[in-house]
Amino acid sequence: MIILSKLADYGVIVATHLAAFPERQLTAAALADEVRLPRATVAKILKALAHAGLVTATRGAAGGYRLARDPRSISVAQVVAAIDGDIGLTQCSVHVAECTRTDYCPTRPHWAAINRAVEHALAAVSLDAMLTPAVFVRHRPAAAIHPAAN
Amino acid sequence: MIILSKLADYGVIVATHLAAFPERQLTAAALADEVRLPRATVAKILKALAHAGLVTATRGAAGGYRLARDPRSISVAQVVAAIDGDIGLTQCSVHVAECTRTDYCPTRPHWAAINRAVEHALAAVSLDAMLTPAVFVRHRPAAAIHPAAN
DNA sequence: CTATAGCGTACCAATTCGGTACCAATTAAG
DNA sequence: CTTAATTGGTACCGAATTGGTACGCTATAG
Repeated sequence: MIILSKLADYGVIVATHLAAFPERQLTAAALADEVRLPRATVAKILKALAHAGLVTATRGAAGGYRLARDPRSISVAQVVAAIDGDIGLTQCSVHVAECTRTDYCPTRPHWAAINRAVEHALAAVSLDAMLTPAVFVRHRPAAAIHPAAN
Repeated sequence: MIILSKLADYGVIVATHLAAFPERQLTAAALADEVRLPRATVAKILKALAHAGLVTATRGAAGGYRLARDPRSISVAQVVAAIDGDIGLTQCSVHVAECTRTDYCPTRPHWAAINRAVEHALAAVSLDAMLTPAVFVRHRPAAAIHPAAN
């Protein structure tokens, strides 16, 4: 199951790539080429990121995009939120009023708690951290049938 | 932004309702009426839950569904996984091979870590915990502009 | 003044998803 | 033994969301 939208996923890739060279100013097309993503899509993503204030855009000839802040101060949660809007696991956690069983549904407050946990997980990782390859997180398959292969 | 699919959300509602009276055996139609959800949809959800071994189904006349285990031993993560499949935030975290930039993408291992954090957040909450209304979680908006209101 | 490049909007296409219907399998009741 | 009730499975449809594109506008450098 995919929880994040493709666009948000791409957004993290783009932002991380930008974070790799914070000084460089790249055009949307050049950036798209470097990350091997469609140009128009990358342009859309960059606009969203600029709108959220995560990247700064310079218009006109010799324009381009650049990270607005230090990569250490931008979290994955911010990038995702910039593209997909508020993070929420269920309908009712975003639009409270639209659930007809609001009054007798005892699960809602718990969803809020889970939401915060997820958001915290995304907020805890900065773009800078996404770049460090040293932290090699062991990939653990859901069901390891043959532990001998390890 | 909604991260969970509606079906998974409904699944938690259905499972939680079942957990409220673990002894009772309910038909899919009766359960659907009680939670005010379409019957066919609830039937589909129950089938998925039964497939995952979370509920036991009794076929034939006077049949119905019932929770297979103690509500304390069933987590929200299990319910979600039963309906939506594996939990994963990005494409590459589910199907590793399909990403063409697998080799030079430094962010993948970090996604795995985030995935685990999210899964942990969902696994930490049992159906039993979803029922307890006492735990009133304070709703904290994403950006608190006026801290004075606190 | 012209070329370049971001800005905004609108639009199109397609994948996915929620929902429904149907038929087979199974079991209890009469 | 027959009938009714109920789950199991599959297939299908409609719709909503989303990924992607195109076009016209604005702004800046040379």
